[in-house]
Amino acid sequence: MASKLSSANETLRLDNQLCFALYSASLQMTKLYAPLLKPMGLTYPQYLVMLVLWENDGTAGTMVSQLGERLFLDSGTLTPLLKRMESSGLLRRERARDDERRVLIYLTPAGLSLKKQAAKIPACVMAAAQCSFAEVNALTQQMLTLRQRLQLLL
Amino acid sequence: MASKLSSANETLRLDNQLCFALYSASLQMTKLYAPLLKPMGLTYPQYLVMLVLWENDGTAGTMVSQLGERLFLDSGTLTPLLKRMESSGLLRRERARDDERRVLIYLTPAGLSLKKQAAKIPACVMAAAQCSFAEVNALTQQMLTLRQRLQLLL
DNA sequence: AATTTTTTAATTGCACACAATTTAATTGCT
DNA sequence: AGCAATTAAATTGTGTGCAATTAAAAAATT
Repeated sequence: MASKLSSANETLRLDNQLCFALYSASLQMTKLYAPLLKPMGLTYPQYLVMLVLWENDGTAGTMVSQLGERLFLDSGTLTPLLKRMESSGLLRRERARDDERRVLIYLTPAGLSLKKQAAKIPACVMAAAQCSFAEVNALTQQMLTLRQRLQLLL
Repeated sequence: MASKLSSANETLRLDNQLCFALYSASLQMTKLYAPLLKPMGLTYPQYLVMLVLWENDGTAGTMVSQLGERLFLDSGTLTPLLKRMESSGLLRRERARDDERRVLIYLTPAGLSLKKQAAKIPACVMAAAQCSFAEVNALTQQMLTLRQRLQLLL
């Protein structure tokens, strides 16, 4: 008749928590990226910003809010981060002339040229994870789906 | 003959990155927990500490380093976090008498009593994720495995 | 016993995350 | 035109994460 107790113990077991598995895997992933990104002068969140900017290359600048929508980060996170990236020479921040509220982000030649180096990174990570391309893709899709579902409730 | 370019573009696409899927899903999960934990006076990482302490209940205290091994966090993160939890009355920090290097963490009655409230949380999250128990368990195991594999390389 | 090495936390410094607020510019409305 | 509502970033304040260093205590070694 200790069913109440044992079920609480079981549901609250750390290793049964999806949230913790996700949390610790994500932090570990960040630690794996750090030494790969350091030679490029990038932190992990800065690398994510670069991924968006590389995708948008050729565009007439990327708004801070566009970065935010893509990365699910707000200006409180992005503004200081982008300032750091500007001072390290990877990008420029410029007020849009037609709408002074907006700040447009432009890659510098230095920032653009990092793309070639960065292209080697995903393969390193896949090797590290000891996963096949298919496995990585499947996991990625599941995570994106999970994020989307969690998003709906907020 | 643009295979070099397009493969770089493809491998660097944000939505193809397992790391980003993981990162954004984890942050979203934290945002989902925040309002559930707020009534208990807990942040998300503090909740993880509580999970370990609840598991260890009945033990003669939990070392900071034990918390660190379980949660994959170091003293630089845990020491200030535990001090905040102590000042909010959830736990006590006490030097071990037989080895003054160690700091032992003890739940207060207030901290212990939160367990009952917390037991309701995992169900809320599962409902939010719109996943079956089996789906959640499968994902959790995959994440734990991934974390373990990534860990080996450091 | 005295010295070196190891162990355990704490500290320092930097970079996120994010809620909440503020500032400035534009749009909508009358 | 004038004013309220909206939008876009920036700012403020708190709480992580983590590398690197420091400090103190215990264990190992000579």
